[in-house]
Amino acid sequence: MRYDIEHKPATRQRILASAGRRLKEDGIDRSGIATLMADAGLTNGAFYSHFSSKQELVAAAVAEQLSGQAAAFRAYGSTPVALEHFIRSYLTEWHLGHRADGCPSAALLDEIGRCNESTRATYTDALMSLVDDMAVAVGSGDVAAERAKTLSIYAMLVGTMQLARAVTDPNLATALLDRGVENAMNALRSS
Amino acid sequence: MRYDIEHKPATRQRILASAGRRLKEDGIDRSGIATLMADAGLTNGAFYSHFSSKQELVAAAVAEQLSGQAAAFRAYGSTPVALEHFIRSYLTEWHLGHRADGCPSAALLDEIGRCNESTRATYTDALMSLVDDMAVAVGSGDVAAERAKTLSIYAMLVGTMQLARAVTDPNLATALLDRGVENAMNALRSS
DNA sequence: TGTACATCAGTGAACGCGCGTTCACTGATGTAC
DNA sequence: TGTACATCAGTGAACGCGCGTTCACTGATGTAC
Repeated sequence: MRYDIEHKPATRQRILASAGRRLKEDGIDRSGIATLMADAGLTNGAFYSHFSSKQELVAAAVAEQLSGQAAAFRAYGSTPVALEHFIRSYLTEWHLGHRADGCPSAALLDEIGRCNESTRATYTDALMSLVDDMAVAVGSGDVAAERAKTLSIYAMLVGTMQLARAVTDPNLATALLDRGVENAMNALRSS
Repeated sequence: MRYDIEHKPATRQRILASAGRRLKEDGIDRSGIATLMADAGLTNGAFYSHFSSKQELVAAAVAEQLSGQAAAFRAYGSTPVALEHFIRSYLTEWHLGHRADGCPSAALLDEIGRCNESTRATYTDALMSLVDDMAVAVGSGDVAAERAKTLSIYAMLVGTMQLARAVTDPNLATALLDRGVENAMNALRSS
């Protein structure tokens, strides 16, 4: 069909975007290649001309999701209040109910922890990139310390969202989100 | 073979215990019935005389793991320092490296969040039982408030452990564990 | 006491299905002559 | 200008495999007579 030169990279990007959503919604193991490709309007056979394996797609899609999260964070501006905005918009009922549109770590973190070294390394890099943005925003000067702090806060947010999603009592979930904001704000202001 | 009357419940318990370990190690979707039964020294065919479906086993095994976690917590005694001990023993390198022997929530929480209502309800009940023990130990009088607080701390611990496991840089993981202890202690002492 | 039968936890083969991956093929377009 | 060929993103069938689940069968023991 002789597509123009931007066509293939654009298709790859389209697969990455829809796969990011599907993986977050259904989990890594429950998302089959055929479904992931159908989501992008393609058939299973075309997969291996874009990615060498499912693991490679997973790594790339998760990294893409994290970089989207970083972009969303940067949209709050690079000031200390940006992190407060991030925390408050993270621990919401909306986010709880929209896995596919939400944080890749909240959706997939324990599964990522079971992935191979290479996938986890890609995750780590993308995560550190997000955390760097956050550390700069907090901007007290000691960037290493701010990175450790923001990363730790990110972990709190992820755990809180996962637990709120797992629990069947909506009031419990809401209480968790509220408490989570408090705890995260305290952690942000401490030391 | 005409086993004695305690035989079948004992076998069920053995399956639950080994399945709990396997599920935490490999994840829910990567643990097949044949493997789960082989772990208990049985073959796949015997599975359905103990459980009506894989989901039912998952729910029972996860609840069993949480009740083991509650028992371990109670072993610290029912005083405010018990929770400090729990936090410190949770966020350790040992726990990071021993998924099968560790917290079921750190190992499986995002997958549990994708399970059906019934499995999640079983998880919620077992979790609330653990949290009740913790709230009593903190024992300030306002049990409802203590429950919300300890549940929220539990969420922080889970997120921190998951992130520490996912990341490929061991120093980053250690820093996360250390910071996590600080944040959890602060949350414990606050309000 | 000896024998025939009932019990039932566990076996192992089989079911249809979806998985990740491979590969021969398609067909619209660009290039060479 | 017209024709033959090369390109290559995408198709769709097929591969072996493991999944969750079903089921006819086994065989050691307890019970009935």
